[in-house]
Amino acid sequence: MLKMSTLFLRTLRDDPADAEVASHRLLVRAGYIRRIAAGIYSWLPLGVITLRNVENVIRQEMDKAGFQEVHFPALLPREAYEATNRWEEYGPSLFRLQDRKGADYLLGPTHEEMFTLMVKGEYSSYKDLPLSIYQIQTKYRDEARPRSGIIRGREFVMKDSYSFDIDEAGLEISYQKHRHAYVSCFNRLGMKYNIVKAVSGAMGGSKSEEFLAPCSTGEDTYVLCPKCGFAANVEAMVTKVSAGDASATPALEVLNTPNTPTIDSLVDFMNAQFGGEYTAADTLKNIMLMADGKPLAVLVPGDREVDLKRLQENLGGVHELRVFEEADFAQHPTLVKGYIGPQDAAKSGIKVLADPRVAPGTSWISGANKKDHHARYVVNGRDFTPDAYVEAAEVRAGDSCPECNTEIIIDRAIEIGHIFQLGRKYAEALSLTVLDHNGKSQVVTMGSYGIGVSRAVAAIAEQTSDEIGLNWPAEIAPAKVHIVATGKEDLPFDTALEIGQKLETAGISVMLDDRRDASAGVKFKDAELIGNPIIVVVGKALAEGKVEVRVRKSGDKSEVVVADAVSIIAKLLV
RNA sequence: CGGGGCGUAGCGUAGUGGCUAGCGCGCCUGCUUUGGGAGCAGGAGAUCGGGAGUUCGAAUCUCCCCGCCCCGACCA
Repeated sequence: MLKMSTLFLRTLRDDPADAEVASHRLLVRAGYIRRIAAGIYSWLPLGVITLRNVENVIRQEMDKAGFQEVHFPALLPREAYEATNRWEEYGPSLFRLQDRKGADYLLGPTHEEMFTLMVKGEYSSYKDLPLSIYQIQTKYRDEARPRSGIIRGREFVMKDSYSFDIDEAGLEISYQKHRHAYVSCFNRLGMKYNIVKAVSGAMGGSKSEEFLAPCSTGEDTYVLCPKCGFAANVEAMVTKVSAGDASATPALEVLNTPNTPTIDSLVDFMNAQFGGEYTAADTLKNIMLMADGKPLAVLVPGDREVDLKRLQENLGGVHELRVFEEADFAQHPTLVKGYIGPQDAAKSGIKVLADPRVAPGTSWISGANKKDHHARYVVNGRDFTPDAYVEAAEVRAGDSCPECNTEIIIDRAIEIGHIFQLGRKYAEALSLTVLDHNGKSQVVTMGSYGIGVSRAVAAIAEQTSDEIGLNWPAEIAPAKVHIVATGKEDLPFDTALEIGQKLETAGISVMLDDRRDASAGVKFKDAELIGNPIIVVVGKALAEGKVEVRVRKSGDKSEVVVADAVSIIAKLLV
């Protein structure tokens, strides 16, 4: 039983000045965490209990799925990360250090290498597979910008699992098992979440989904179809556009359009000239980019920006992507800034990619590759042909769902889990092979699966807290019942203790506010701030042999006779 | 890394060249109080983020450094 009279806890009456998001503010105020440095927090007793509760839910679900827990050090030697090139690739986000002999070490940002080597060290036959192992470990990433308290820290707790299979079919099964285990975890944790299609990005591999907890303070943006439930990371959003019919479109016409280097100025000019109803959406934006030092033209409708992050993810394998700078234009004198069109791309030898919205058969106003000139009736497939199509334009609310055509909405969320079909990248780099049934050596195929454990604490706080404090689901609250004893007589305190003991005997965890010197108001405020699901007040009603039972979430209150308290509380918690 | 803001006691803050750095919460002592962050009285607690400078005099002005928060870039 947690007794407030001795609990190592000091709640704060004021919001901390350096916290903005609810989870950060309340976890500090309620005495769960304290900041040590940017993105680095210590956990006080209430915080530790809550974190452990989340860990245990995850651990139980992992074990139930047949995954086995192992544990690695956070402090790791450089070699393994050298083999996969991540010592370099991870860049400044990797915490590196040296031992007394000058040997390089790192604080593990994620453990693919170590798990791969662990399996390599023990197993060498296909008969040993499939295998899934996991750990709950402190990870270190020197984030460029830690933020929102515990949501993005530089030190954080993560549950990471890895699956090992002989072939793709096995990987798919392991992946689905993890997916199911994750669903069970997050359901038990009482979280709202969406499973969202993602692009695998830097991790390599093919299939990948994210578990996103919707929340206004989240840093991830995703699209959601309100009708069919389709959900995707904006990077993974697919644009479905049918081909246009250009058979009746007049021949390409070059126009003198003085001083129209921007889309706005061009639209104004066209409308003034032709009295038409031209909009930015009728123009073709030809954006010049540098992809790892090579020029690249990307076509998007004039009313949309290029989403560089989305484009880069969909290009795959491009490390540095940026827009053309003056120096780049100087290198390519045939490109007339503000008046570029795809019509002459073949001559310049620059690769032209088009967003799917620039569909075959569609007609556009585009640059004429000549200062102060544009062209209209520029038809894709007739007047130019893109080398390839790639998702490049920004995604907007109201765009069409690729599954059912309904207008999608855009929402923010915290990423709480991510599951990947990694494939053979790490197994290959570290030579993790097993013999197949023919005695032939096969590279193992892997999956990697993460849950941000400490982040989940924050995400749950974000989703459940209200104006007056935290408000935990029963499974992870520091205690299921918070008993407040009021008054100055011994009776309420003795009764409160008795009820607490009976609850604990019944397997229900209890926090007891047995402080003699604190006023009732202080105790109520603290109980609400701390956020245990049931609050029992032992005080005034005792005159009639009753105690008050409050449900933190709903605010419902009822008075029950002391003898029935335990059974009634037990029912409320089911 | 770019932009913005901030740094005064455990927490929240006032103080823009001049007396002993002020207030609230919290903490300690005593008395009163005890169902919605109690009252009175007394008390402890601050190298004003650090350093250098300007000045008779610096929390306050100047320069350098450090740290923190927010937006963006980045981010398994």
